Amino acid sequence: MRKNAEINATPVCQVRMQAISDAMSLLSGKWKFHILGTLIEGNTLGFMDLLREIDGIGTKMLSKELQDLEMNNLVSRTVMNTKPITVEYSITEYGKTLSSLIDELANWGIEYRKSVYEKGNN
Amino acid sequence: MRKNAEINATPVCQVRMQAISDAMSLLSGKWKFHILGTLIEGNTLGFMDLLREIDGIGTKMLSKELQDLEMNNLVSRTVMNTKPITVEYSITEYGKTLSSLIDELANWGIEYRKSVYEKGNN
DNA sequence: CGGTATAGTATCCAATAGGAAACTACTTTC
DNA sequence: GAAAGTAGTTTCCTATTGGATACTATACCG
Repeated sequence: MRKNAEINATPVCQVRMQAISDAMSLLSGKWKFHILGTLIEGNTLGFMDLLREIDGIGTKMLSKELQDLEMNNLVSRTVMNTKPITVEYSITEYGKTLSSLIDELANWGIEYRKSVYEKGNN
Repeated sequence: MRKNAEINATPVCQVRMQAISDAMSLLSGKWKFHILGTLIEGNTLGFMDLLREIDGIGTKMLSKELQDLEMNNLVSRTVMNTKPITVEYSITEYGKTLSSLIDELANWGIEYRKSVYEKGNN
């Protein structure tokens, strides 16, 4: 009979839990994966491009999320010396390390939807 | 010069975007990955076990998140015919399909933390 | 019969997330 | 000179999230 014995008290689990919290704090929110996925697909895009690509997002959220992602070195922002001024957003090398995770998330979501649909038919 | 041409307008991207939204709606929140991770590790645990394992969670959130996960068929809840009454929570077969995703998220988080630490030393 | 364990609910509150709309500021095009 | 495109910021508002605390209800243990 376990009272305060803990699975998660093992050092390896503590590290994993911490890591999940870390990752979630960078990637949580309604739009981060959409932005990252779009930038991985599109290479470099301007602010207005992203606004058009990501269905439903508004300027405030896009601006805020891009700042977050830039701060965490997942996205880079470059002001171009053009007239009218343009800004190029692109995924960083580090941001690219997320692409398999995003793929897996997307594929899991696709399978999940299929499974729900199949269940619905039974 | 692209005006409303869209990367994400392609059917394959639409499906991916939808899938990411689907997955996020099931998995978002502060505790879901922790609960799932703990149940994958621990196989079957009672409510109080989970409360002890998951550092910082309270009864309200644990209860609510378990209900969500159960509704989405990721966790199963079995009331045992014991005195005092006990409840066994475990990961479902379907829930187990998330384990590689959770692993990848945790590993990414570990690497991210390392990279921040290294940057800090430069 | 009081303490402790099981498994939660209910209530109240604070913080955060997110959306709509208006606005800034600059430039090019018609 | 007005419209439209660049890239945002600001303000106001609502909804969701999450936490603390107290409470219910049952049952065993001593």
